[in-house]
Amino acid sequence: MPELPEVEILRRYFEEAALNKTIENVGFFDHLNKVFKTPKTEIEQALVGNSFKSVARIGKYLFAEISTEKWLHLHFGMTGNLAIYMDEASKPKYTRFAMQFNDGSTLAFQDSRKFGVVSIVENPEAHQKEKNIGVDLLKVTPEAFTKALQHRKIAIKTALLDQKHFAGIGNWIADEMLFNVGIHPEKEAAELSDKQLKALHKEACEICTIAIKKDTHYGDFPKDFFVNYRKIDALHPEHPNSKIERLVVGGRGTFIVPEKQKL
DNA sequence: TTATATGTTCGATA
DNA sequence: TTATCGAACATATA
Repeated sequence: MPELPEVEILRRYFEEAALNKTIENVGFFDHLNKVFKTPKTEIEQALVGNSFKSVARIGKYLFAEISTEKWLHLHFGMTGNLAIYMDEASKPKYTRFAMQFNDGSTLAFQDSRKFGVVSIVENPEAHQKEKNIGVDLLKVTPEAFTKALQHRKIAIKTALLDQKHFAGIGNWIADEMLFNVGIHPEKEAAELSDKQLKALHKEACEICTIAIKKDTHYGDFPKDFFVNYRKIDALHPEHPNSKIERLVVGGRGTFIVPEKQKL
């Protein structure tokens, strides 16, 4: 679920669910403690009795400002999600972390695969610097985007998924962009023209903006959106004679329309 | 049983 | 030292 648009929707959900409510208690539900990158006692201490003042996002990373100045950091890995529940019996499946508020509601962080992260950080910028995370995709200039890619001797798709120069592109968005611009995902980034790189930047921003506007409900996306055709042998309406193929690029499942995306 | 999954990190290698 | 590659992480579903 969680690329830039999905995390932006989760950011808004977090705001609605949690802002300015007192945190009465917190719960931890991962026996191996994989998702808690800060000791549980420290997370509990940072939250209980306090409230959230704001919620920020950089790329796929979410940060909620605690009234005491520190921030709760959430990353959603491959399967992370948020959900509110009102009573213990309806606790969402795969809840790993939960915060109960003074109005009786509880916000759950779900994550079946446990690739996600729950931690306490000083502030978003410090975490961004420490983890070498680039600027948010929607804020990077076309020039900086181009500069980050034009000397990379790796597959363009792999370069797009690298979060260190600009953050937010994930697997489906990368496929979506490359399809729209008509570039093969294994094309070496450095071989692309300035024009192509600028086009990729524009596509990335447009895809994210539309996906956010549609609340990331794929079914509501424009009918030419590639994400809804990412299946072997499917046919995109604009290419009725070119069956969609699956490759593995940089270890990630990758879908292309061979007729439009050639090496 | 095998393959796949919307992400990141770390060790090996060049 | 820097860039790149590929395996690993933990779990669910088809």
